[in-house]
This record gives sequence, C-alpha cells and structure tokens, in this order.
Amino acid sequence: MDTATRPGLRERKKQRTRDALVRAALELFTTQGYEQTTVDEIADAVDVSQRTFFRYFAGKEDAAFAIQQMAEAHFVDLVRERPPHEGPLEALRRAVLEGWDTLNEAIESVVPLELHMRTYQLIESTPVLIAAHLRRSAELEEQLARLIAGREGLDVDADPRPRVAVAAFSGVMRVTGRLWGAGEDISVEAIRELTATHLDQLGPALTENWHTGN
Amino acid sequence: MDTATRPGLRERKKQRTRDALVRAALELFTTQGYEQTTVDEIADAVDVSQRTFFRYFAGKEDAAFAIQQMAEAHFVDLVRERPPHEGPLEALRRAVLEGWDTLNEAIESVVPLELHMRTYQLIESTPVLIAAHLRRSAELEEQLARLIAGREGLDVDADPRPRVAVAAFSGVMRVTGRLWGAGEDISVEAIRELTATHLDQLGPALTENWHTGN
DNA sequence: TGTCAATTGTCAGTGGCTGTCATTAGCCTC
DNA sequence: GAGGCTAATGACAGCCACTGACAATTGACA
Repeated sequence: MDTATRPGLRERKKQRTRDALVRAALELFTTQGYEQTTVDEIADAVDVSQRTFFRYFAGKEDAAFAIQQMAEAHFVDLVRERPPHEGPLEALRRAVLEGWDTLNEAIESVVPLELHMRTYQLIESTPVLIAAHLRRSAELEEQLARLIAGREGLDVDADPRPRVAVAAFSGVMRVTGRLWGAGEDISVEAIRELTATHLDQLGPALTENWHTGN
Repeated sequence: MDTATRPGLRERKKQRTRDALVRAALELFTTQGYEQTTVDEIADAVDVSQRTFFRYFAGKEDAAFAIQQMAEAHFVDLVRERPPHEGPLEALRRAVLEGWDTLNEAIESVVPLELHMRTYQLIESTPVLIAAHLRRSAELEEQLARLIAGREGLDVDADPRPRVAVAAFSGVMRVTGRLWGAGEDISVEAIRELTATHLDQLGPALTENWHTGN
C-alpha cells in the first residue's frame, strides 16, 4: 500500500493551496511589481479569501520568500554534508556552488526555476524586499556560524572566528547577489560564475597593499 | 552680525519640530517598544497632526533612524579624512574607532548620547528595524566601496576588491553590533572595545586552518 | 500692511494585518 | 454510513501606517 505514509486529503489540499498561492504571488510580483500587487489580488487569483492567505503566510513578504526559504534550507543541508577535512571557507564555497547546480531539483515541485530567478532579481531591486532579504540572511548566518563552529569543535560564543568568517563570506555573497540582480544575465550559470570569482577575491582583498603584484 | 547666516524663524521652527519629533519618537520607542508605539502617539506628544509627522519622515521607521543617519554621515566624513597612505582596512578601522570616540559631539544637539545608545539597542532587537538597519548598511557599504576605490585609484565596477573588502569589514561590524545589542553593557566604550577585538580577528578567521597555533 | 508662498490641519480613502464567529468539510468512531 | 469532532475557511469589523486633496494659518518680504 503506498497510501500508508501518504498524507490524507486534507493535508494534500492544504499543500496545493499553499503552492498555488506561492505561484500566483510570484507571478504577480514579477509581472506588476511587489508593491503594486495587493494581497486581495493574490487571494482572488487562487480563489480563496484574503483571510486564508494570511493563514498560510505571516505577511505579503513571507509569500515572496517562500522559495528562497527552500533554497536556503537546501544550501544548509549541503554545508552539513561537506567532509570534515575541508576548511570553513572551502566548505562554504563548495556548498554554495553545488547549491546552484542542484537548485532546480530542490524547488521544481513548487515553481519553475525561471520564475524563482525572476523573483530573486525582483527581491534584489525592491527596497522593502532587500531589507527583508538581508534580515533573513543574517539569521542564516547565525545558523552557519554555529554549524562551522561545530565542525571545528569551537564554541561560537567564546571564539569570534566562526562568526567573523561567516560574516565575511556572507558579505561577499551579498555583493554577488546585488551585482547579479543589477546585470543582464538572469541565468543560474551567471550567478554561479559571479559567486566563484568573487569568493576568489576574498583573500586578496584583505591584503593591505593592493598594488604589490598588480 | 551673527544673524547674517542664521536661518529665519520659519526654518528654525521646522528644525525644532523635527528634533522634538525625533526625541519623542525615540523616547516612546525605547520605553514601550517600536511596534507598540503608534505614529499618533508621537504626533500627539509633540502636539502636531499625524499628517505633519509624515511630512517630516517618510515613515515610522525613518524617525527611528534619524540619529543613526547622523552617526553614519559622521563616520563617512572620518573615513574621507584618513591619510592616503593607510591601507583600506586600516583606514576603515581607525575611522570607526574614532567615530565612537567623537559620536557625542556629532549628535548632542538633537538627543543625549544615552538615548541614542538605547535606540541602537532597540534596533538590534526589533526584527523590522534590524531589516531596515541592514538595508541602510548595504547602502552605506556601496558608498564606502566607492570611497575606498577612489583612495586606491581603482574602478569599483572593474575590480571586485573594494566591494569585497568593504563587505567583509561590514560583515564584521554587523556581528559586533548584534553581539553588543545582546549583551549587558550598553556603553559606547563597550561597543568600541568589541569593534576593535572583532576587527582583529578578520585576518585570522580567513586562515583555512584554525588550529595551527591554537 | 497686504500679498505670496510655505506649513499645517482636517478629512477621506487604500492596503496590510488581526480577532472573532459562524459555516463548511475532512476524519474517525460506533 | 450516520453522527460527532476538529481543522480549515469565509465573512465581517476594526486597527494602524500611509497618501492625496483642499482649506486654514502663518512667516517672509515688498
């Protein structure tokens, strides 16, 4: 019986409603803009009441980040799976890159990859969403710092290095995201490439004298 | 005549109203919390209409960051005045530390230093304000990157190092602010110290092997 | 002093978000 | 497989941030 573990009709229905709301929201956001889209529109598109929308999402913002959320979880999983002999920055670097490579599998059950990338670009160009995105990133950072500290057998609260390393790493990721969002090429390949080259610059950028070998 | 450059009554009145609104807002925010304070309360405390509040500030958030804004401008000025022979990170480091030392002179005409520090702590512990704070920081970062690039005679858009360096620096500043806000000691001295020790860790934290000399 | 322009107050309306309560619809037991 | 239980939904009312429009007030300046 494959019905053994399969959730009941109720649960499946909820999942469908949620997914439909996410799709409708992202489609409307990327088409007409985030601020220009009202919650009523989203709810109407899925034929539920506004109240129901707010039962699935804490706010309009929350819907915009539904997929982002999945991508982040995916990334954290990958970091967790990195072999312990890799240094902190090496592990983070490989995990992000692998994350981009396998992003589609992680989200395709809800939205097409392309819609997600358009949404990401929208986030990077909408002030309110930029703010929310940064706050979410800060939370992710804390998680990563603990994870890295764990790998290295350190106490996050005693040794500042895990947090500092993750902060530097995240800073670079943020710059990358912003640049990608401002550019022409919205593809995953483009941001993958940007990520790699920017991470390569982290070491050199901290050298005090930038003109020695240049 | 010292009245020569002194602004007219109209201008002075506006300044007084604005300052009063800032003081009332910060006092209410730090006393009862940001979300628990309505714009009407702030306006009432200064005896102006709600509409007038919104003529001075783009939103409730804006009032919360009025002093922060001044502190940032102060900091940027200090970076600009750093002698050109200092490396990028050295210049940034000295500017922040000097910024903390001279913060009071920069803001005392509007609010007491202590109220500002309480506000900063409130910001660091209120999700909506954290988000806004991070977005503002991101804008500051862009400004700093251009400034640093200028000092070094580089093109921000061609060479990723200015942005990467500033991103790493800002990442550390952010960690510092968060830790300070979560701690007991709300004094300027406390955050000054935290800043110094965390910046010291930036180099070491990027070393792949954290256990060599430890 | 009277005119002009800037500042403010009032009012009405939109949109995000929440609490409440009645209704509907899976689910589970007898 | 009928009836009761509970979760999900819809409908309604209301709060608060924020905006546009218009009228009243008040410095500025000839």
